[in-house]
Amino acid sequence: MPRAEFLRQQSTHLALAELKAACANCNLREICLPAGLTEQELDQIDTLVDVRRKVRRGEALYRAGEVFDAIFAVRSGFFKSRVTFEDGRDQVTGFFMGGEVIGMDGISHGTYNCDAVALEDSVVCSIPYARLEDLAREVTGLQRHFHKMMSREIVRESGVMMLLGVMRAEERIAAFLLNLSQRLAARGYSALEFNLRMTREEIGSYLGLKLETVSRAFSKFHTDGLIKIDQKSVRIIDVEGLKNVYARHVR
Amino acid sequence: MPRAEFLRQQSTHLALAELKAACANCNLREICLPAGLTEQELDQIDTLVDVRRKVRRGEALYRAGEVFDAIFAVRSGFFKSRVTFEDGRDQVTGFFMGGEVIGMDGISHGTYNCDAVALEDSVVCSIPYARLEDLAREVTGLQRHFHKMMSREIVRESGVMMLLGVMRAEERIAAFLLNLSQRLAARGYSALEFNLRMTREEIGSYLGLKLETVSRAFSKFHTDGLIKIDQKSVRIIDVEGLKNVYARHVR
DNA sequence: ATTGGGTATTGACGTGGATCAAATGGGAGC
DNA sequence: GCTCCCATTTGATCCACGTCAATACCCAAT
Repeated sequence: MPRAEFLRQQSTHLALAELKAACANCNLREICLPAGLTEQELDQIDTLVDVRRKVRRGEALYRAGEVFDAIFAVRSGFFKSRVTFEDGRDQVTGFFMGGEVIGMDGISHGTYNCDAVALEDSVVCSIPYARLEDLAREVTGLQRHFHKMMSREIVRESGVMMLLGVMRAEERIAAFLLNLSQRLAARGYSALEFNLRMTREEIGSYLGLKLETVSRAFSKFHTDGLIKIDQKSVRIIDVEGLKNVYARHVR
Repeated sequence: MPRAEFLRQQSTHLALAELKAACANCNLREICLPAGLTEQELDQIDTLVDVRRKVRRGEALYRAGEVFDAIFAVRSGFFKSRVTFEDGRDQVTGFFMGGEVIGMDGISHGTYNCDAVALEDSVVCSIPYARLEDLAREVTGLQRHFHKMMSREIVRESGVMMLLGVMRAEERIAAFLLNLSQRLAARGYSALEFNLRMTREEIGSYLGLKLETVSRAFSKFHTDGLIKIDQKSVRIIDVEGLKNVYARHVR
């Protein structure tokens, strides 16, 4: 049995009792799927979240080709999404942290389009799509916010296309660090000091670069006094300097 | 007055009378927003399309930053979407033809995230988002299909990220040609002979390449007997050969 | 404490595609 | 039909990043 498959079977489903009105009591509700719902609407969606599921580091929450039936909100932990090309080459298409929703790529064909892999031990809230569809018809705020989340994913991906299409290596990496920083800050973590959950290779795959290029850029930023970096630990010293790496681009 | 603004004001709105049950009579209904709706549902959505709007070649249907209030289905013609970076660099994020829906990027922030520019004289169906929201609550098939369209856009963009992140220049261009071919075929046009609506520069921008590289790849494919290309006119000679440009990638 | 395998850093070198440049072609506007 | 401007092609050269390689590092398992 492949290790990932073994791990999957070990995943424990948390007790349903814990989940009553899961969203109403969740500290991520302001940035997660129920964002913007009224108190009353929050009560209406207390059957939205089916179950929480643990996903261990390295395990796939879902894989490309599996039948789609739910989207997932990251409760804690960290994920990457990844698409694999026919010849085996693959590309990381995103990194996801608490409050972010993944799996919406599965709606179009009824099967997931990518793999979602946990980069650390994680917990997700499973949201059956059929139930979401039903509730969205009754709870206007939920419908609106779900549409926003899908749209936000479209916008996010356009941003990545921009990274990949027009930015140079150091610009991509500066943008990547600033984006991580800003998302961590929105969750109450330090914007200036954090640990990378992913390897240089995964960062490179996401940014269309090789791991050596990522490593060299980190070293350069370190030398230039923009950041301090030691393995996975990052400290941003000069936010403006980092922004200038790409904003000041002249050609 | 800027030229684009002038052109926009010249756009004529087609008579409302023509639009009664616009979708039910539209030859694109099988691939457009109402795809999969029952006859009865088709009748229910006859107020969905607000108005058709002509957009002349070079004119913007909408621009990044404008207030979002509608999505658009391409009725005829051809569009590109484009995002512009703060320093003026821009990237083409997609090309859109009849039956495809654009503008969904606007839902997340309430303003459009990109420009949509007509590459030839075009006509779009304007679908007010507020009305779509309301109808989606009543017409299950519409809700489902709208979600699919958003999801399809997410999947499409992951595909482009793959192009940009891992494929080499000639692979990107082969994939681009095959994708165009397949979409034209789905609309009843010839899969093997068509005219490009966009310039080499626009293709390059979409694929993260320079126009010279695009031109050279076309010339190479021509020399290799995979296509015949003369200016905008393309004829695919060897579909399998074109697929092999990327499927046979070994490293 | 030791070992081993995955991860990261750094240097040397190669190359795919960018850049620069020049010539040709074609279509929109007069 | 003429003109001008923009699109395209093609060649020559450059360089950012990939590739290859060697070493160092970290942590998990023993």
